[in-house]
Amino acid sequence: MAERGRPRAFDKDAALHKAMRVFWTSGYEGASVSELAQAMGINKPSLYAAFGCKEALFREAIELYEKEEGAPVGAALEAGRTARGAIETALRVNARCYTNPDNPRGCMVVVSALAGSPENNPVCSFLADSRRESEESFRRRVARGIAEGDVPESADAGRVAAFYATVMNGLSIQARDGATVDALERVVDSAMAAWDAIAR
Amino acid sequence: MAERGRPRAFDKDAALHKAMRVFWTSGYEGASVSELAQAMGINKPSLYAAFGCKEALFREAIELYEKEEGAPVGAALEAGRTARGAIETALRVNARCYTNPDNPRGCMVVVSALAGSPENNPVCSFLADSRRESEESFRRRVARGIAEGDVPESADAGRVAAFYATVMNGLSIQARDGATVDALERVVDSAMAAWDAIAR
DNA sequence: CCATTTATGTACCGATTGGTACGTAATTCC
DNA sequence: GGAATTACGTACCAATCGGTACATAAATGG
Repeated sequence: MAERGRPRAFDKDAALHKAMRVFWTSGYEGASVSELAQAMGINKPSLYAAFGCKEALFREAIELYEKEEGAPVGAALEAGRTARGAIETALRVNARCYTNPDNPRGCMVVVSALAGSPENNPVCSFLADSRRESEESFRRRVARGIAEGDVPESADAGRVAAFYATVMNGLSIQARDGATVDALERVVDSAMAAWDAIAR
Repeated sequence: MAERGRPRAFDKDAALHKAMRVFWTSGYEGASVSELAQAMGINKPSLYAAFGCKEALFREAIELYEKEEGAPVGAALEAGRTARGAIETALRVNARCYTNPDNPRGCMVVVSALAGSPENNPVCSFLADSRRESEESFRRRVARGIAEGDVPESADAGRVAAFYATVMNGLSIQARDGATVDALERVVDSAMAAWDAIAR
């Protein structure tokens, strides 16, 4: 079962973590392959052998991000006993992630490739897909709330989801602009204070 | 009063408009000087002679953006008879700008350099300053509303501003992700429905 | 021990990056 | 009609971009 050739001399997962942070900090285009390799502690040929190309490395980094930072949000969304509580927790988890002093600021899916040169368009739309999927998961949670009776039947799940997704995305910009956790928490307070006016 | 040497053969303002659109579409790093020059209909030496360097051109482009797309928002903010109405109009003007089919999507100040390579950090923080200034103008408008009596004295102007700035920034992401004008308008509806719960 | 397989570091690839040197064309001042 | 001044297009710069050829090292299978 053991691998055949010479064993890899670096920890691929650890290297991917390093790459994730570089992309998260500098963005897809702002992170050069040389810079990435250096941060990962390997040479470029090792990077290419292990990950294929810059874009593939980025996609793996985003997958890792979604597993480590996104999954807890998804879990909170499922675990919440009401749609309102679930979405509130999701926002608060994100607010803390976006301002965690151990992390680059903001959501990696938002900050790392909002715009880019035409040839990198696939990267931008890949991230856009991911963001739309987040909004869709909000919508599903609200719809479930309607089905379970904790959200009025008359509520428009798509509209509620679009509003909270907008706030969530906005939190990334605020975080990049230096907003503190407390400031983001207050924004979440405000957003949640609107619930009854929106989900009715 | 006439100029001394050979007259410039191109319309500097028209060229700047073209550059603005390229930066708005592709971002600061995603727009190459060659691409910019081509879109502007001039050669690179003319670009450098007229604008100095890439970063200076970008700053002029942002100034132009703020004059043409930002100023109407500022005007709406001043003109509104109440803080609530003023902020609502500001958001709606932005929602239309961000989804205008004649424009690239989203706010240029948000989308064109959220992250970037370390050496372009000045560009990112220049834009962050601009965004913070927008939030500050929201805050001043709410404070004026308190002074004029259309907002309760107990309201926290900074908190109200932070919330609506977050929504406004979030609108840019939604627009980039393909949201329609109507969708953004509904988000603004939701945000404004929260007013009484927030500014109290 | 030897063939096979995979990873490693060095040294390189063509293309593109932001930016310029330079000779020439077009204008104003005197 | 010069001299001075400014803009023009061509052709170029070093540096970096994403990516790779290649010789060598380290492992497994027989």
